[in-house]
Amino acid sequence: MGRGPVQLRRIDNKISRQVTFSKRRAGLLKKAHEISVLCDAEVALIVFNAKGKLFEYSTDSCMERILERYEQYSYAERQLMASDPESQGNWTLEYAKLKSRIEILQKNQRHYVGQDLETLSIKELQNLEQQLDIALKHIRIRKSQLMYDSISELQKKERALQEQNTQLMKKVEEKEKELAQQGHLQPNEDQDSPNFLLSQPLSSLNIGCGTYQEEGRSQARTNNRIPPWMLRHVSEIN
Amino acid sequence: MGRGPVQLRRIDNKISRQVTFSKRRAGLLKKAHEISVLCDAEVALIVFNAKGKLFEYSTDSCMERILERYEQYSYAERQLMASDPESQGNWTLEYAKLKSRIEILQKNQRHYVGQDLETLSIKELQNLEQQLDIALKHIRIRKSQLMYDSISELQKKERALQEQNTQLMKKVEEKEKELAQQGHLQPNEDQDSPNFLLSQPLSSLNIGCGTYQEEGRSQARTNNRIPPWMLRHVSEIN
DNA sequence: AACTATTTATAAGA
DNA sequence: TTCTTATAAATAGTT
Repeated sequence: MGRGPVQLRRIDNKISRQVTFSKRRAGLLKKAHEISVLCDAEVALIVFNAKGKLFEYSTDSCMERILERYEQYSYAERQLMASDPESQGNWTLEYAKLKSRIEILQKNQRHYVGQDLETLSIKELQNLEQQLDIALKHIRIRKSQLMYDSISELQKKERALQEQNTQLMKKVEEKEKELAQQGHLQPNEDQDSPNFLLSQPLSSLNIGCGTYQEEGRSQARTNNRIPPWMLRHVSEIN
Repeated sequence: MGRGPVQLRRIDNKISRQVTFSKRRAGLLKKAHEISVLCDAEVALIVFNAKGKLFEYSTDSCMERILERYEQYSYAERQLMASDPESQGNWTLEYAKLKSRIEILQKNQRHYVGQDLETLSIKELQNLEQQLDIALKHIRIRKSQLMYDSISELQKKERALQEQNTQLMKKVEEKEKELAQQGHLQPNEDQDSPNFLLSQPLSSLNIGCGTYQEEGRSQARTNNRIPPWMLRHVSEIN
């Protein structure tokens, strides 16, 4: 690209080298960005010039995330090295690596929770949105599970109540039968004599006969209210 | 470079995108290598394609070292730490660094919760708002509404059953009373005579006395199964 | 930094 | 994927 073919060797002339660096750096970054956009790729590019100055590009400007992804990709390798604290001299290096890794993880975690927004660009925030979506998915699933449990319990209660009803019905019929056999001289009305007002305890899900007679007068009522998590939902709906 | 100018947007056609990726990836890596050699630069290039496959280039093939250098560059604290993490005197320095880091972390956390947003641009904030907003609203609200309805119905059923129970209890007590008044010569057992096996119809939510005697023998059972929407949820969980 | 003459890269097609 | 080719882009050397 230019007045002559490229010789793949270090440019001797310092000025030329520097100029070429600037030009090529721009081109490289541009190409990195292009492939990122055109091909839906995630790119992290780090360049230090000869003087040690840093230039970087990363898709959507979230370098840390990409580096973390990279680390995960080469995790097995890394793990072997980390688990092999051979020499003492490596300790500090190892420590530094671990620490940097932890830092990256923490940073990513923070992003997952939705923090660290000050330094984020629009695109970065877009990425964060995606991540938050995933996070929310999990939360949602958890919520669904809780709702499922709650409903299951309600259904259990329903079944218990139904069974109690059945038992009580049986009793009523028995009594009627007995009455019919004993004295048909006094016709008895099926309608209520308002002596008692019983409520059935349900919280313990006690089923069957024999229990309600002892507990029949207890005022313990089943909680018919909307459960607390429901309230949150209801408010969310509005 | 090619038969037409490059439009800087994601290539729609999947095949084209993939082909372009391969070509440009090669070009990008080549250029990264070239600038590295020509200009005495240190380059680290990480590329994930859309499928998540990793491609990388790094000067002298020591990616880790470059990444570490990058991290050092990014965080002054770490640079200090890495310089001499062995001596005892470093502890205080270490402490200071950690503390400043914690500060940063806390700042970031505040962002996660939605605080400290003043450094964000309008567009960034707009994006964030959209994300959090849209992500949750549609599906969650719909789901919550369905769940709410279902639970309300269950609770309605529960109340109905409870009321029925109460009524039946009343009846039982009445009958007992009547029996006690009429003939205390013949002691009657409370235990069931297994003549009847009644199930209480509930689907119509009929409450109160006077109805169950006519419908008592119906086998119509309340649907105790998990509602359909629930199943969807359960499958989602896995 | 701008300007070209050229080399390179690469999009499209096979 | 690879090769070919027409063209767009990049850039070395120059101003």
